[in-house]
Amino acid sequence: AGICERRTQVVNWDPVDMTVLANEQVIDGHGWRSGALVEKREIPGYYLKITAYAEELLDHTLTQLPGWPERVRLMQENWIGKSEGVRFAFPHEVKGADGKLIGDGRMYVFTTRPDTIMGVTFCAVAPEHPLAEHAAAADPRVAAFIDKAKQGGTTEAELALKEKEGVPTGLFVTHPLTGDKVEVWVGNYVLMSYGDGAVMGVPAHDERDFIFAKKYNLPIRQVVGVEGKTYSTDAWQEWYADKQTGKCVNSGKYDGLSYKAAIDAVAADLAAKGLGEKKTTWRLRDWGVSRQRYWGTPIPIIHCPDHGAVPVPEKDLPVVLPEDCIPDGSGNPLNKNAAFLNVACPTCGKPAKRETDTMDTFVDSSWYFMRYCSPGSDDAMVDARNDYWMPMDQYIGGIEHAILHLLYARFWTKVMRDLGLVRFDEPFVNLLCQGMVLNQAYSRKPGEGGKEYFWEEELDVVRDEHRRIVSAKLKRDGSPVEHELTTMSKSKSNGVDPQDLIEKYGADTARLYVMFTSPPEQSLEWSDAGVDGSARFLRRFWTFGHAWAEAIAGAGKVEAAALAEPLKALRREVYTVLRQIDFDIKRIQYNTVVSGAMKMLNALEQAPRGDAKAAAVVREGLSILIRVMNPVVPHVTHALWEELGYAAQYGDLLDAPWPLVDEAALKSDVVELMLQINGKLRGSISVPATAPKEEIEKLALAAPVVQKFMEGKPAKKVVVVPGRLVNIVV
RNA sequence: GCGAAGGUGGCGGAAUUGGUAGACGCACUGGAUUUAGGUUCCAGCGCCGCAAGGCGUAAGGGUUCGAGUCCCUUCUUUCGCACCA
Repeated sequence: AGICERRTQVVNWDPVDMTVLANEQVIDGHGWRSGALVEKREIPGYYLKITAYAEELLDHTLTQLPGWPERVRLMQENWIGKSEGVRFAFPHEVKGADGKLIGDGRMYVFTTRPDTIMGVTFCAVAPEHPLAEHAAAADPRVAAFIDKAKQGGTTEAELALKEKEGVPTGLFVTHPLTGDKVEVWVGNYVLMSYGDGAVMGVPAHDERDFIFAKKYNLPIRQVVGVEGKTYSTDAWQEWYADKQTGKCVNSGKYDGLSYKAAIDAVAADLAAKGLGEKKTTWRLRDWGVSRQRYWGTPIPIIHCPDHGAVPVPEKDLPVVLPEDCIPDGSGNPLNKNAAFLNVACPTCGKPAKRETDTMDTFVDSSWYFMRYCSPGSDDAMVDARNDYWMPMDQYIGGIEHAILHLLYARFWTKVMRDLGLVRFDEPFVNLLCQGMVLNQAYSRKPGEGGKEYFWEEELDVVRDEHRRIVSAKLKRDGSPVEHELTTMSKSKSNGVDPQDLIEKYGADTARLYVMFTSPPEQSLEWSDAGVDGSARFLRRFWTFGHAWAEAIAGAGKVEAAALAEPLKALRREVYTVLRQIDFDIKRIQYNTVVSGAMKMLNALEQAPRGDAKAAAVVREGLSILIRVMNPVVPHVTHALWEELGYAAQYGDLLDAPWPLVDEAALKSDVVELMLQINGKLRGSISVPATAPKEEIEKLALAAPVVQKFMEGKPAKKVVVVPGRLVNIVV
């Protein structure tokens, strides 16, 4: 479909990561991420043209994803990184060693502030820029600077803290509008990978340029003014860079123009000279999907000396990987597997080589969810069932997928749409990013190198009276270790094996604990004591059900009108909690769904034994409790439903309807109202539920507590909130 | 630096969105059962105070009969991005 291309792309390459992953020679397709990865290489491989969808991806991020968390939308927006401005050239006469003009005599830059072009007092290029390299050949100081700039720190933090430094090249370019000579500097803050690796320097209106100019005593020329404000080169101020309020000054024919008008005028003039035009720059780059590992999905291409890259014919698909490959640390083992490698060219039949790059795992994770909708379909990626089920109502995943997986899946969906395979733009209507599970990790730093982690079993941990960790020592030699709360990880020796939990408590306990301990979007701190608590609740639930089994079997329907107040109150509690649970499920707050279930059990446990009416109420309440807990603890509830005879009467629990709130059961004859004097809680009164406001006011004023606190003063104002409280202002 | 979300007991966290702050659970304390440990059950548990009462949702101010919730200022934590021209 023209969406995939075999070519090279300049990427940032992390030589360190390569050594870490000793068993595979990895060219990480995401290596173009700026940051820790510093070495730039031209990487050949297969690229998916996600940049062709940049505009639409951005547009849909802003308009079609209201069911996504704000922060994920923002991360995607920043990742796509749209930037509108003008790309233009500074002409020059600098010739290279070959006698030809470098860059055909044009040094291109990109700017989002073309309205400040008259304030250019210098230019800066990246250390890797051809002009910088040319200057380095003639001037050892420039060469030394470039060497230093290229070394530097490799982590993001070091890069950010690095001071902005530069060195003049002694080369000059011509300002495209004024014709002035402008000196070119090499700056360590200019990125070769963004735009053209060169920037115009407008110190008056760009904070970074301002600092740079002050440091090297370069001229600062104000070209934007705001009425009532005076420009001073002494210190940087926020408004210097403001686009909204300013107008051009000291800018010749552009004087008086606003930001937008100035951009149009400058762009038009540059275009008339053939030196520039408006341009949109993206941070997003094409997606390199080639991997030099053998276990990925094969790329179905055969390389023929005569016919180049030939697709594997459909009848020979899928290409199946050999199963006898053993990685030996010397690169992709497929390259040494003759049986896999040597094939005949599908076009001419002559000997040819199979492609040994495999696909990034993100490729298949970009549409696996659609494939689930078309199980067993042998002759298509997806069939009509996909149209029914997709787009997905609710996607749940970790925040670590906020950018790459979700962006790739959205891109893939749009490609499938353009191929006529699906009929929607976006795959995920609602997105929930669940939190991660945290646990204490214990470590020490044995001199140079990384941390050494220990399991808690290897340590003597001292805790205070509240069980908080005071200190920890290694059992075998008594040396102290540090502790920190962090994500569970194999490498940090702080993971909890689900299998151990299942063996000790059963799967339901583990589910209940995770659901109950924190809301889904928050991270969760692991606690063995908390798990015990969850097991305790399930045991009580189970014991309670069986203690009432016989009574329930003989119980009839609840006759609400015949119930005395304590049993009425019990039903009221059950249905009040059910209403709360319904509310919490809708807003995906499962921790309070569980606490609601605990309240329900607490209430039901108060029911008197040996009472037929109580048995009917318990039978009803327990049927509700079992059903609301079924999604959380499916095994325990399933067994209770069967053993208490609900299944025989109502059918399988999975088919049982969700319990409905009995509005009549929520009604109470009397309500308790809080009494406040001047907004302070002083007591409460019980009033008939039907009492009108005036009646409530009278009862409240007559209450002994109120009399006491009013001290005989008259009530200035009485606020009655029905069903809640009475506030008396004196 | 920019952006986003937070700050509530000893701890995890509730508070149906301006109306009883601390639900539910963990931990802890006392009691009962038990030969003992564990389990289970009962009671207590924000802080100060013998009590009456006072004070309490990061700090300060404001709106309101009433503020954890709304507004302003400050402090602070976590996460994301980070020389993007």
